[in-house]
Amino acid sequence: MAATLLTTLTTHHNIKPTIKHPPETNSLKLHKTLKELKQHQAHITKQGLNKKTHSLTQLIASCAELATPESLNHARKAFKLYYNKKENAPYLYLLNCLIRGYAFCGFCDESIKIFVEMSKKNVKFDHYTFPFVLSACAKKDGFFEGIQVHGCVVKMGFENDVYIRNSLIHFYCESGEVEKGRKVFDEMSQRNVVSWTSLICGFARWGCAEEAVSLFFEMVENGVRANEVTLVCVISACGKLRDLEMGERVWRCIGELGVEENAVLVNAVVDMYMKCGDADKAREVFRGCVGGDLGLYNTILSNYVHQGLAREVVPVLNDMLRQGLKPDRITMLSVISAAVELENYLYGKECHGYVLRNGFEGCDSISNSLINMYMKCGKKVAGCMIFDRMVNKTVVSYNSLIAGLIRNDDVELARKIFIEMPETNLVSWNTILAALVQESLFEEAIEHFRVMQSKGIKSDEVTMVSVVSACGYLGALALAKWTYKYIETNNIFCDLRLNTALVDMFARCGDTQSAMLVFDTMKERDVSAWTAAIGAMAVEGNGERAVQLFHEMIMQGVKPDEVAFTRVLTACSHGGLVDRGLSIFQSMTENYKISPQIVHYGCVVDLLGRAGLLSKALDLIKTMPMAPNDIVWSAFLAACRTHKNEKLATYAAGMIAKSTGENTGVHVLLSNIYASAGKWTDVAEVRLNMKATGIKKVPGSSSIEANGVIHEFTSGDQSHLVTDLVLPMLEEINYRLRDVAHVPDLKSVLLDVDEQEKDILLGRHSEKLALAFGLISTSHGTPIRIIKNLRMCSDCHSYAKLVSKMYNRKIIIRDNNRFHFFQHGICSCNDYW
DNA sequence: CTAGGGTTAG
Repeated sequence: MAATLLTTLTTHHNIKPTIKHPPETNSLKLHKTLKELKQHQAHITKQGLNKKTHSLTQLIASCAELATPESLNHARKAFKLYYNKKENAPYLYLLNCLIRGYAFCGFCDESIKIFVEMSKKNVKFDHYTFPFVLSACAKKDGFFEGIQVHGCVVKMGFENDVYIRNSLIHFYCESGEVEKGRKVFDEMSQRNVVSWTSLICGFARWGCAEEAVSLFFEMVENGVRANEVTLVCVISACGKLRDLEMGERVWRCIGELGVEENAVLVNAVVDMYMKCGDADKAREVFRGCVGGDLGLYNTILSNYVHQGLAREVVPVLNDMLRQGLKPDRITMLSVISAAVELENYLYGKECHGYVLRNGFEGCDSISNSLINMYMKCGKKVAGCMIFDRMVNKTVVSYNSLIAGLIRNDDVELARKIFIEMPETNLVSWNTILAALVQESLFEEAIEHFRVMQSKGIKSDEVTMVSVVSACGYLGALALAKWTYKYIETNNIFCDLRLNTALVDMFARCGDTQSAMLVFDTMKERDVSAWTAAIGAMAVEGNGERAVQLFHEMIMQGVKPDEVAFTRVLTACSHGGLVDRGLSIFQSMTENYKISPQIVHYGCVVDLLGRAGLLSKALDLIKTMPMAPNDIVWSAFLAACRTHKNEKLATYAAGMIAKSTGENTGVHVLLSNIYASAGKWTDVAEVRLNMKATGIKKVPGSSSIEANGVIHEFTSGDQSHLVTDLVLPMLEEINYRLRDVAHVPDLKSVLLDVDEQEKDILLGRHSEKLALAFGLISTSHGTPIRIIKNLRMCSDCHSYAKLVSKMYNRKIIIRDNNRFHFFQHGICSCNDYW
């Protein structure tokens, strides 16, 4: 067991590394301890300063180079004590040492502070100062400080210094302003390999790997010789692009260029192979250099974890230990993630033990991943404890905490902490946003997104998946269209998830055309994507096309899952495709070895029922391997109603009353089938269902979007808007409908067990209120779109048909089951829903 | 003096 190996880490066979490590040019020399330096200082100062200025300078410089917090502070104190006059020759030298030292050990704020302080004193910096302070700005997103430094560079006439220019490119690229980095690059009269490499690296880092690669070839064409650093950047860009061919091509340049292989370079190659899915080749390269580099093992491990191959982590870890390599904190990050992935809590705890024994608990990222690990294992208290004990809590710590709390059903606390957090970033906002969607608080989610806008927080594709989902659930087409435009104008990358979310959103808003337009442009499609498209067709009642898509999916080698089957079966049922539905249902077990769940039986009962095959439907219910629930019975009941079989209907109603006794009639028909969207939203779906099923009687509510505002009406609403505006309109409608003899559908009231339908307030059902409001608030040519939370009752259905005719309006009502497009007195569902 | 790998959270 790996866990045991971690604990009994005793054997250290030292095998000679077969590859060289890069020269440590960037690290500072640490030959003396702070104590020794202090003793030396005492010695010098005792002898008086005058003649010993040189050695004192060296001493302070050494302290700064030691680059530990204590040594730096000591150096700074001594510096302030002895070198307060800026005319002193070593003054600037020491200043540079301090700026560099603070940046080196991560106290970038301190570096920047010294720089700012000194520039206020009009210190004349030299050309060494700027690369140091710029690297500090790049390291810790000091974007605004960096811009000021840039201004200073120009003012002081250092603009043409190649080192400074290179540092500026690096700074802009690190800050995400690659275009600004490019501008600095373009305006250089002389460039060297570092200039090119910095820019290539910048492009590769920010998702423009293609540009990075083409820049590399441009560089070669310009006769600039690449070195090993350049190759590392380009090869890792190829990995990001999953471009194996290009990666190998670049790697082959090594010989040509006479570049020596070092661990970092080999690592980049291994990483590239792993990312391109060629684990064998990666291992081959990797095995050729085993023994020396921890980083190589870390690369392999992290790739396995990220590719969902956490099981591979244990053997690799064993191998690593056999080589005498000791897991460091980066190793542990992958191993902890693997424990989470494997859902192996004991292993996770073992990792925690290892972390404690090796003094890694002070490391932020390790603590953060431990919070994550405990939270994902459902150990909320343990996760909170790690957080509480952390000395340096970062944004990531807070984000891990709130995400963990949300995962463990404490959304309230998560939101409270979010408000009180000392610092937030995009991930924090996205976390809360996703939680709001998960909790079905769609309007709050949209509001949250608006706050993000007002604070100038740049959204990414993760943000938009949540926003898009919220729009879909709200069924707000205008908002949906706006959101789609927003994605386009802001150049937000549409990955598989976002595209799928868009298809689903448009489908839910009744704009199947747009849904399919998005779907058609997708380059990559997984089951969820296909399922969303099938669902778009199902919701429209276009069974033919849905089945067609389903088969197309299979032809393309994508295996249908449970959700895909529910969707396509729903489509068959809505489209009246009995035979095809039955054969697809059969293929579930026969070809795909998926045992049908109760929802699938519900679909087939519905399918048979609609076609009037009531006895077949009843047979299926009786032979189902599980006990039929009220949803199955409701489907059957609806069929009985449509086919006017009162006897069986009464029987079904009795079974519903018996089956659960709670959500009767509320959760009509296949709402949970409709609800089961692609996997990416399944959590939200489940919540939505739980809310619907957990409450005894959900009041009917309908919403309508008018002039950018979503208005919600509930059954029997008494709000001012209703009494002042909507009711008079309703009366007018009723008056006009009397001419075409609309009689309330009492028969359906008798048959259906829905409490609401028995309501005396039948005339004030929420969809009627919304419909009346729609007639008032929208102009004549525009369709009225209404979203209803429950299944539409038959009285409202015929009411809507008549209104569409009387007022010559398109009316689109989405209930929790499907869409109804009313026009000229006819509904798209052919009264069959 | 400037550029490079493996690094946690949504």
